[in-house]
Amino acid sequence: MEKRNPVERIEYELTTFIRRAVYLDNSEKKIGNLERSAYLLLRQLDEFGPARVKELAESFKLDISTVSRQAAALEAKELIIRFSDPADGRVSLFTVTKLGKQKLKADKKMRLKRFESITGEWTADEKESFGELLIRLNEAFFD
Amino acid sequence: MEKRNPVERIEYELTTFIRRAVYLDNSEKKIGNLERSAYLLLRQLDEFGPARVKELAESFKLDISTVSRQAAALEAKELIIRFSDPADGRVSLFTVTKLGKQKLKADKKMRLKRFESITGEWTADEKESFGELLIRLNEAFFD
DNA sequence: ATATATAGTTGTATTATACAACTATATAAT
DNA sequence: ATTATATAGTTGTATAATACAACTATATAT
Repeated sequence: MEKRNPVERIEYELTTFIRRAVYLDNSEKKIGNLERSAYLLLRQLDEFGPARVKELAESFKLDISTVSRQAAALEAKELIIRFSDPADGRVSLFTVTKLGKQKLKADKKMRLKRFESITGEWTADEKESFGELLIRLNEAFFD
Repeated sequence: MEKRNPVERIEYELTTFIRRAVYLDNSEKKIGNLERSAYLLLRQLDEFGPARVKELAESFKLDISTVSRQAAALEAKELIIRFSDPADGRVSLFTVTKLGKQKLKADKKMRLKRFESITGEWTADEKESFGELLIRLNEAFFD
């Protein structure tokens, strides 16, 4: 796949990556045991603390109804718990349970292992730089 | 988002990227006018030449029935045409039409423009290196 | 006190997908 | 050669993730 210029290469490789990553997520070969949506939701709550459905929906760019169902599913599995906002009776807040933290940790470990192995041959500089550029990419890609 | 090490950062940023890229693809804000699946299919045929349904399915890691429908849809829009393999009557081969090439070109142009703007501030070295690392990532990520 | 706005849930429709059943053709086995 | 098996593709069906719409409960503004 001879790409004429770096940007073309980046576009090509990123779209390919997305196509395949989505496949992997839906397949048996997916990393870890949590659904991608569950992983992201747990991670978000774990890193940023308790949040309401609306907040989560905004940060994932999903409809509030979709996140409401995702959260209900995680709640049923006792990976998160719901509590109400004393200041606003409409709001449902969620936080990660002990069990949720365990599952998240285990899952993250598997994912990191995968990434460690993928980048095993990379130099420290390459890893560093790739991570930094990804951050910039994410910032620039999404207003 | 202080990530303790580069690999963790890479994992975090890539999962975030996928989540958002999938959203963008499904939204009005998507780049270009073609569905992501249509873009990938046209691009594949354009770059690698005529292919049968099975080949395409394998390369996208999708079920043959899924690709059969995608191809039928593009055929109906006259972006690709079907022809038969003289050596095997079961096979449907597809190739991109003039119209398909036009659409693909236009779409690619828009996508590249987007990527040009995103990476506008990057140095040539950064673009180069990022592209290279993405290639390696893709190779390593998917057996 | 009443009207309007917001947070969340649940119902419904759409879409992308995989798997299963089937048809047509090709290849292998006897 | 005939028959059995394998393969390519299509079409039917089920499932899952999603958005949007209708609704309920609560909050805020008039």
